[in-house]
Amino acid sequence: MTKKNPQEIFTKPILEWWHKSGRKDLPWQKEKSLYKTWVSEIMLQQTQVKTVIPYFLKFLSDFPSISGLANAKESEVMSHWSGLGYYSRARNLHKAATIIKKEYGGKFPQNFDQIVALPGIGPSTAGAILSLNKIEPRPIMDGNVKRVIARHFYVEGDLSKGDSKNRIWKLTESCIPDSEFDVFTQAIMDLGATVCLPRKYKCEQCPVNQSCIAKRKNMVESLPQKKARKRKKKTEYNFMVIRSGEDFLLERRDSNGIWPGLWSFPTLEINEKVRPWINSYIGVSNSYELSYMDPFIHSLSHIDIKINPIIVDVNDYKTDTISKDMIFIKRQKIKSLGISKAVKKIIDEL
DNA sequence: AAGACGGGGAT
DNA sequence: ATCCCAGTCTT
Repeated sequence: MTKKNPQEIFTKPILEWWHKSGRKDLPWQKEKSLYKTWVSEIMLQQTQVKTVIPYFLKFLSDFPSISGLANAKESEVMSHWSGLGYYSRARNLHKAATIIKKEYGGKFPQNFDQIVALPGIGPSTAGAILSLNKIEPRPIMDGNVKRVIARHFYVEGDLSKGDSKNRIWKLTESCIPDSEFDVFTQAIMDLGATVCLPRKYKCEQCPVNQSCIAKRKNMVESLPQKKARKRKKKTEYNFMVIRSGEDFLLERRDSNGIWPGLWSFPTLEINEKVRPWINSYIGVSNSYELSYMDPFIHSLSHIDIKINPIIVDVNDYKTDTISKDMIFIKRQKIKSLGISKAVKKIIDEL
């Protein structure tokens, strides 16, 4: 049996399908630019389109250009990421903008090696930026593409490593057309996002269902191979909500670990005694009143955090302990900081 | 190669 | 509950 050219059996039907049924009105597709593609690709890492859209619109409205982003303060960029998650993306985005300003005169580089060297940009995102802007045919290797290729060409194994990883990249490269490679890059993602879905796949709508090996073998459901899930860890924190009227005390978190560099309530390990901590923190001579919010579970992909918010109402807080990484701030101004969903939830409920 | 890194949508 | 999302970086 001779192998048919993937361009004929796979690429062509998908291109035709896209012109009829592909997505063409996403915010970052209008007046496309390297900058818009870059920002959107970063936001879309592990994040759904629907979630990204409002963040993208606000971000582009406030940082309309690379130089504008480079000139902004990091804290201002972080506040635009509040609630979106994976906050190193924001820090890297800002850092990369300053690099582009300094090294490339504010113009986004068009060379793959230069792009992939920027912080926060890996091989998939670099390829997407070049391909979608019709600069160079490069594969994007996101969850959609992995699923479509793995099913159609029947690629088994964990696609993130070893032989399977190599195969999926080579196969995808062999499918990219010479001319409409920008359309193809968008099209194969759209196919994965709207037809070749993880579970409720719609093979009857698929332009390449005749040649799909997984479908012929009745193995669509089992591809791509899902990685074994680790058992989620659990942990528990006390969030110390130090309040004086409408003012809240916030601390900047460490640059490592969860919510790196974001503003948050002082956080105690569960084994740390609360009252001694308060006494040493606000001064043993100051009076305060304790109250408690209902604990809640903040669930992340790799850990479940039980959070106990402990409200400490103080009359007057001595602001001489305020430092660069600690602020006493009005409720209404908190949204101008980079904060996590957990902090936002607590503030909103008080 | 494995783990860390957020939060939410869909089922 | 569980899977998975336009992945990258660190260890």
